[in-house]
Amino acid sequence: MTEITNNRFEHLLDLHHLKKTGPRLKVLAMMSAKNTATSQPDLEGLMEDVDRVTLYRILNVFEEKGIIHKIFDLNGTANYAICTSNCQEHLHHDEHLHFNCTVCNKVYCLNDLSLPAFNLPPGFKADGFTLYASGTCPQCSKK
Amino acid sequence: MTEITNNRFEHLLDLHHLKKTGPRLKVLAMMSAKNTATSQPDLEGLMEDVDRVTLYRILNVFEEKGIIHKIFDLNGTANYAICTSNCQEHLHHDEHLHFNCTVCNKVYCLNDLSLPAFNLPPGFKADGFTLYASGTCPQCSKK
DNA sequence: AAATTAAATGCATCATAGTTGCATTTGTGA
DNA sequence: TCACAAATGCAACTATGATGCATTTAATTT
Ligand SMILES: [Mn+2]
Ligand SMILES: [Mn+2]
Ligand SMILES: [Zn+2]
Ligand SMILES: [Zn+2]
Repeated sequence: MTEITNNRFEHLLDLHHLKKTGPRLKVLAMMSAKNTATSQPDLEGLMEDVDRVTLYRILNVFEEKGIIHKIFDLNGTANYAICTSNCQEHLHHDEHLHFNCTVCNKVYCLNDLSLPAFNLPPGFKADGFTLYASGTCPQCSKK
Repeated sequence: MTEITNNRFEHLLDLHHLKKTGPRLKVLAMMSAKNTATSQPDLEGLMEDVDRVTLYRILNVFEEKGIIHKIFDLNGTANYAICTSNCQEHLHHDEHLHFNCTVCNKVYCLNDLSLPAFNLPPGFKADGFTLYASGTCPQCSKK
């Protein structure tokens, strides 16, 4: 983790009027170090020194502010990923494909893959979409 | 619940080599009486006389056999719906839209709405898809 | 119809995810 | 450096889900 990256996170916390604390910066560092979403159990393991409750509160406030978004995998486990952009308080735009590998269980945010258009039956008014795919990821396909 | 409907469920259990028991028939009756998916907590409330563990085991075996499928709502709560067709042991085809109302929290299986085509990045091999939408359902829109 | 047996249920117990209240600590702005 | 709101830690609690084992029951066989 570079100095510049760390500054970016401090700036991000400033933007949302959140105090720049050790646990919060660590959560952001852990999540940004990977190219997949991080599960709550994994995160809890990585944050040994931090209280479980504190972690839950950090994840909740980050999600509310639009810093991270939450994805449930095939087992219903909560996974978190840093939002790329355009997300604000109580208004997420994570309308991209979420790929859940059935071998390694990783969740990929495929941000570049925007959703194809489709129409809803009468009466339904949608304000958010997510497309899920399950299968084998590149790493697991190779073996 | 008609005699014919009940016979249909008994036949369904026969098909999958499952014993026709009270709790199992009751689960099927409860789920088929609604036009939306049923959450595990709701189901637990409806099945007062049946042990919690028995309910979990019924839901698991029904899902394995392809009788029902599991949908996690926006809160990560498990919801279950009877499969329409084409589902078999360990191979579900619930590749339709799941609409989660943010007001009443109901989950609708919009079976008729099949997914538009799209392509995955190289290396990803998908074998299952689900499209989620959240917003306001017809009932909740009216008010 | 009675006996047999594998399958299903119930009960006790445990594990993990997530929440709430409250005391203590700490970051930040004055 | 002081004051205070914000954040953390700790204890306790709820809910979801799983596992082991004894008991019951549906379905088959005699
Ligand atoms: Mn995502
Ligand atoms: Mn469905
Ligand atoms: Zn994988
Ligand atoms: Zn609704």
